Amino acid sequence: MTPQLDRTLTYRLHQLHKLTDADSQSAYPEQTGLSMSDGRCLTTIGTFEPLSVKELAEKANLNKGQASRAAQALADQGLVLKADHPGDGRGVVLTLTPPGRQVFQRAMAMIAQRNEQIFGCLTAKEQASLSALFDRLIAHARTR
Amino acid sequence: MTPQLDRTLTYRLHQLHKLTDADSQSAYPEQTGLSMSDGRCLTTIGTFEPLSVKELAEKANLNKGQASRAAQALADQGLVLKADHPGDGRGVVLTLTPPGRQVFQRAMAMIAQRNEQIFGCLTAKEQASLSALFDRLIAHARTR
DNA sequence: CATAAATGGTTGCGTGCGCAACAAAATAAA
DNA sequence: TTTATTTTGTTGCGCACGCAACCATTTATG
Repeated sequence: MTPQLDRTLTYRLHQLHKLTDADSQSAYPEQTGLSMSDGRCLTTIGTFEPLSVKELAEKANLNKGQASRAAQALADQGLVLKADHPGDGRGVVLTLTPPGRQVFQRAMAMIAQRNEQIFGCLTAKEQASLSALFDRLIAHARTR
Repeated sequence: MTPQLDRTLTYRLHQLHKLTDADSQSAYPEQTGLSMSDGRCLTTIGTFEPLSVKELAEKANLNKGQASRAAQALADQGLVLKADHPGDGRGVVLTLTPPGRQVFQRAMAMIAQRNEQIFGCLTAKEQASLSALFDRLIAHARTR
């Protein structure tokens, strides 16, 4: 039996993502001076540093080509330090520079604010259960 | 206070969407012969027909440029009928053709299957509560 | 040791997407 | 009626993204 399209969870997941992403697209440049993808890479590096390009790609949900370019762009702006990996001539080690850390703070504040704008309409309990569901869905999606 | 990035709901919403979208990108062509965006437009028309281009854009979460091109592509393939709106020389009326309806059936079966693959790891009760939360979040996001 | 396979990162290319300018038609205003 | 404004759909353009080919280095294999 096929459900109505607009009652499927996939349809509404897509819908919710589109709605929220569109706003983020403008919020990132306004608050941080970075594009959304560069901004997401910066916050990912700040959260998980030190990071390789490959790890950055995984954590920030993009392919390594994009991760490589974003890392380069952030390094060019002096926000990220791209150092040679000691002991592996191929690898790089990505960390935030002091200026990068400042932008990181602003970006995280913005994310917290957007998080509140989007999910603040739910009670704390509802947010917690949504959080738990997300974790399980992500873990499940990763295993395929 | 700024939460850890990977504990924010926005981060995980984005993550979940990316994970599921990547699979859909291949599932649509395989099961329906259509690109993901064309396929989504077809199912949207099938669900809500008759539809104008503008309504299609709203329901399928894309801009009107994209909606216009997708409608044209589907019409070229004989899956969608693009008729003049009676009484308004600008508007068009989008409906499925009989062949379009067949592809619609296959696409909806595929969507139901993907819905199960992704959300099947949750109990029926959990799915229902996630569903309710999505509805509220979408309604809230629309009002900004 | 030599050579093959695998890994990490960069770059080029095609495509999909959003935005904004545009044309056509309907509606409002004067 | 004429003109201005709004609405509907189409089209052009630039950018970001994903994919795949590629180079360099490391690890595995004969």
